[in-house]
Amino acid sequence: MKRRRSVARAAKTKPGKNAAPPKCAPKLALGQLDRHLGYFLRRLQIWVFQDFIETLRSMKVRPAQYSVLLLIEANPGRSQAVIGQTLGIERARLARLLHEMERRKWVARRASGSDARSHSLHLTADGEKELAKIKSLAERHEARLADHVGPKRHRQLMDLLRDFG
Amino acid sequence: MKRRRSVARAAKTKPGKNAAPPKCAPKLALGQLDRHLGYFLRRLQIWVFQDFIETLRSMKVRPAQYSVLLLIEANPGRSQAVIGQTLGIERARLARLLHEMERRKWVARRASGSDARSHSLHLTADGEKELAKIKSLAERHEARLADHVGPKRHRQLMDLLRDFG
DNA sequence: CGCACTTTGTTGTCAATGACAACATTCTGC
DNA sequence: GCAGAATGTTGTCATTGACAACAAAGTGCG
Repeated sequence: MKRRRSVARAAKTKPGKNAAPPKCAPKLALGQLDRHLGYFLRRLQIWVFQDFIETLRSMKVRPAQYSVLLLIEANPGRSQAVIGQTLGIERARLARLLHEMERRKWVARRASGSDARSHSLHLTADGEKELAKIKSLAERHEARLADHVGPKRHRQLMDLLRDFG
Repeated sequence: MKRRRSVARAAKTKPGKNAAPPKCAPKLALGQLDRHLGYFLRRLQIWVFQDFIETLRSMKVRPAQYSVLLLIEANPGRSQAVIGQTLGIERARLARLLHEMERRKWVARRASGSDARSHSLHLTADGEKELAKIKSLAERHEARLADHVGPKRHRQLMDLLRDFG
């Protein structure tokens, strides 16, 4: 199916308001897909991330940043290497994440006394203040997640996955 | 911490063999992180995808492609729109995925009788043959996953997530 | 019928992310 | 002291998600 390419790109698509109601989900067979844990894991994980990002949009915080902030809060003074290993974030990526958080004055990198190569990571006073707001929003997200999957299932999943990790 | 930039980039980093054994995991406190289902969900999901990709590396099949192949197999003749909606894959991305699978002669797009806009998706004979191999590898992956999380937990997670979806 | 609007598939583009390489600096083990 | 490892930094590339704009075709309504 070849279609012509046009050069002019000017006409805006303005949404009208006499649209038909959206069609229901067509309910296809999943086939072998429903024997794969990874498939369901990923579906739920996508929902979780999207809700998290939406909930924390006002703070402009993404899941990776949030996890780094929490880990610095719980383990002040540690190095980038240790934080990255714990979260599974690669060195290069963490360096850039911290660069951004330092620019926002949420995180301070101090020289480590014991190792001149590494940085000792701390939250600034600003960072702690912002993190309090962020955690409050994150709790709201978690509540919505519990509501989405059902409180009982939420508890069960949490127990299963936490024990495993 | 400013560091000089150099221009010459020639010296290779050759790994030696008198390295110290890798340090053990430093076991940091997770703080609030361990109250978030999304965190554990994501950790496991990353493991799953990496193992899947590694297991199917020889076939050069990634999770998204695999899910599309399975869905076409289970629902031959459906349109791209329906497949994409079911899997949560955006139209544009699915078009490019299918372009690749068509190039590999695994998938055929036929004209739909009822709607000249849409394509009717089918596996080719080649596609079915390859998919058989792919499914066999995918089962091996799933077995490894069950071993990783524990067979009992694997069953429980599967039940919880499948019922929910 | 004509018209407005939607739907489907396509391509272009951008941002976020993961992965990896190369580097300066510093540490460690011998 | 030295080779090699570790740490943090920057550069680059591939994949992915998201969105916009488009042509072609369907839908509903006057």
